[in-house]
Amino acid sequence: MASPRSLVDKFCPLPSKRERRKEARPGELLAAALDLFVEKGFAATRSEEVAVRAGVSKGTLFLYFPSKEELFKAVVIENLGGRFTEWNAEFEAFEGTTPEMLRYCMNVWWERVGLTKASGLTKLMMSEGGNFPELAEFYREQVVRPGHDLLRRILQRGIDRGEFAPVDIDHAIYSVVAPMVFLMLWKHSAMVCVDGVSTLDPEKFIATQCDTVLHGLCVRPGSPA
Amino acid sequence: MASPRSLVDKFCPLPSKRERRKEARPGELLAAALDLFVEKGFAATRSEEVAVRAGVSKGTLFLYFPSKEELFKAVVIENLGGRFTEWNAEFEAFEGTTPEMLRYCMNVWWERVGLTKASGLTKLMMSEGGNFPELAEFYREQVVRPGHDLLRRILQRGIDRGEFAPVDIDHAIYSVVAPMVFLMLWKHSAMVCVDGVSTLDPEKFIATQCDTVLHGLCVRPGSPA
Amino acid sequence: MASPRSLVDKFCPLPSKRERRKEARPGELLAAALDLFVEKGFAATRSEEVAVRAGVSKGTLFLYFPSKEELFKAVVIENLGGRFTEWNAEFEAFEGTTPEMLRYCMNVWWERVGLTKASGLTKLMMSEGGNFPELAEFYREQVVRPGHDLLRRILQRGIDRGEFAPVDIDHAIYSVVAPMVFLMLWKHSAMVCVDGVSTLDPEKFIATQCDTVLHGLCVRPGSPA
Amino acid sequence: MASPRSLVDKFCPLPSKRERRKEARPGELLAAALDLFVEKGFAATRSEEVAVRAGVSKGTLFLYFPSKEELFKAVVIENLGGRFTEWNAEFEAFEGTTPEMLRYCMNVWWERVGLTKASGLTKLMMSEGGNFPELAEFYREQVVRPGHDLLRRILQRGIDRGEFAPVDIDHAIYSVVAPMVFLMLWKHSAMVCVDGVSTLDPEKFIATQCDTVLHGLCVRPGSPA
DNA sequence: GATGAATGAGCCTTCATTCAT
DNA sequence: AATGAATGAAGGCTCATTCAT
Repeated sequence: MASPRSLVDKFCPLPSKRERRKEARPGELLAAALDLFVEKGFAATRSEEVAVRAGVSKGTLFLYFPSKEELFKAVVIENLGGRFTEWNAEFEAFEGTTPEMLRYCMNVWWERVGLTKASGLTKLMMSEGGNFPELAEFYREQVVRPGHDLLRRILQRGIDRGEFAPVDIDHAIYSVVAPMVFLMLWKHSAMVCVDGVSTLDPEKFIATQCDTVLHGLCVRPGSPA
Repeated sequence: MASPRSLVDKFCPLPSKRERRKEARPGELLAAALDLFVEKGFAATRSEEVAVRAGVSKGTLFLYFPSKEELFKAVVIENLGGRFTEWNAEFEAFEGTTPEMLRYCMNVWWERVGLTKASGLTKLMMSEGGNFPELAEFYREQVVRPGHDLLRRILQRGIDRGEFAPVDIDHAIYSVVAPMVFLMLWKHSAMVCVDGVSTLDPEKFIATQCDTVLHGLCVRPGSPA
Repeated sequence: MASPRSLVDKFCPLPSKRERRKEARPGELLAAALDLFVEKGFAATRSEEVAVRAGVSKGTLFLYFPSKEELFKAVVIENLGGRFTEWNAEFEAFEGTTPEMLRYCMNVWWERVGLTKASGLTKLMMSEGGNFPELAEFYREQVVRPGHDLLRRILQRGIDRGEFAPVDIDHAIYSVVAPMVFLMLWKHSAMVCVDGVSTLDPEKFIATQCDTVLHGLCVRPGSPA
Repeated sequence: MASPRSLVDKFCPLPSKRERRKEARPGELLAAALDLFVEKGFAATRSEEVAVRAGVSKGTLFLYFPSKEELFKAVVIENLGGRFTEWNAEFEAFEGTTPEMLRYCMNVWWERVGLTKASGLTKLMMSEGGNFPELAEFYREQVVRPGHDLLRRILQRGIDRGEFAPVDIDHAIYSVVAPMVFLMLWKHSAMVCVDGVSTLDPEKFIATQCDTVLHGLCVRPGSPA
């Protein structure tokens, strides 16, 4: 009688080792690229390094991504740009007050981006964007604009529901974005620390900044969130 | 007999036009280097560009600075590291209350560094420090440590005079530094702006952060500065 | 007892669709290779392109031809080298006068080679032969020598039969070959045409050159062919 | 008293060895490039080879020519394109009959181009033009068009002076160009020779073709030139 | 047999640095 | 002191060929 194993093999054939590699490859390359781009920057990362860290040869990288720039774009999409549909959906489904929503938004961003390597991409673009205009444009389109749009809708919701004062939304967006960007920069800059000691507590910082922002936005100061 | 002129020449020799240029050379090179390093980053700035912008030839640059790294160090000293003696002296001479002193310190930093190109050096080190460990170490030694030392002395003075609560000084330093670093990064990152619109008002931002910090430091909250 | 069908299968096995494809494979590859070699040259044609145009994968190409060079040799044999037995046979069977024979020979060459893509191989060898000595040697052996041999026999026949003057045959060969080579080069060189206009009429050109050659060869000038 | 030598040195300072190299460099590089392009083709010639043959390093080549394509263009200008002003001037000054002029033109072309390495450039463009459209366009503009223009003027002169029948000039141009192009191709194609023996006599070939052309052009056949 | 993922040698180009003048 | 011609190591990318499936 056939063993359970062989039944599985017959009806649910596992991909061969090679096939498994092939399907995993783009992900491995993107992961290696994220690591290295965040660690060394775009220009200073050599294509071959990315390949080697992903466990393949130079040529293989170019089998999956036609150039270093396209590789970078894919990394941006994978880690930031491609996740806005999900985030936007969460926003549409949110049912609490808008101050709660904003606080949730900032916390979630910190957890899902700020704390991860993806935050290094923002720092990278701020550093090297000027030297790679096409990448900068791509990043603005895929990350900055969707992010601002999401915040704009949140702020507009607060105003529409009478929770926020009718402030200048474009201005208010930066009040929200600024501390988050700051944290991402801070996190990726060993520079600011002497002896490796950083005494900034991100969660507390976020909470404080959130209070400040809501304090400024809410119609009845003193009762945010 | 010597003419009056020759006497002057002997004892108070005015540099000839050529000599004056010669002495100005390093300054012009440092200025050009600061411009370009801030604009494009350390790695992306080509030595020849610096020379050309300074109006000299590639060879001349290496006559004054033995390598691009040494040039960068000189730029750091010229614009940041070398000015701490002056700033420390101002601190020693300051006679007001310590909260006033701290506020003065932050405002002065913004005027003399934040607003100038020198602020780009901080952003640069945060971006590229990881790729150039020797430069990073140099910057920490010449800029970060003296800066922290100065702040430490200010905070200690406040505590010693009973103006500040006896907080953890190392921690408090970052509360002061963080907004300044943030502003420098912000200023040099076109990236964060969509459509070129940035709505952050640095002076107001500084003032607010200063209030917050003092609020946290002062023994009698509500009466800072 | 074997069914009628199986008898047929045994003695006149029709290739299955798969088998037919298998046997056609080299032909499709050779056709694709001819196209591309002629269009872009040997070095500039990528193996994968050939495979793709033939509708197979890169690996399959190397299954049939161990290298790009061998593929090229096969193309040469298929289109030029391998046809000399047939052409030689026609020569042996020809019964007219030798001037008629020569004129026929040139016309036939133009129809069967000059007008077809195969003519591009000659141009290709003239262009790239120097960079691929082994291919050049192969081409000389398989195409140039048999061609010259055929012409030599024709010229010799004319002399033997008293139709041609006893000229230096090796020299005369080139008089015949030159215009044909010229036409093949011309045809594959868009370069010589300004505004895409080429005003050379190949058939007329051949006829003229043939007249000229025969004029020089025939014992009684004025009565060629 | 100063020796004659020192006088020369004083008033006609010879360039230093380095300066002499510098001025000679572009020419040496162009010569090396012409050699190699003609010998191996454009694509198959490696930049470094050109540099080495010119006695310099890889980097130096790019000091004088920003890319391989620009180097090639410079070679074309130097050897073909840039000489049309001179050739056009000769044409303007020519005082004989137009048939004489045409014959002179073909002979001179053979001496100054056909016999030299420059003729290899024509063969090269015919071979690789399709793979390098920008170079092809450049060559057409700089060489083909001026060449045709010159011939057009000659033919027009003959027609205007009643020496040539009023033929279709564009068509006639090719009758003149064809044998010259053919010779250039022939010369650079070892391929057509078995055992290295080519029995084509270029001068005689040119003369014959010239006769043929003039025979077709002249109003009174039989009295060309 | 057929596939196509993987390899790595090779090529064009850049740029910090050197050094003869 | 000043110049700028020269160098050569390094990096992005291509493509013929191999081989596990």
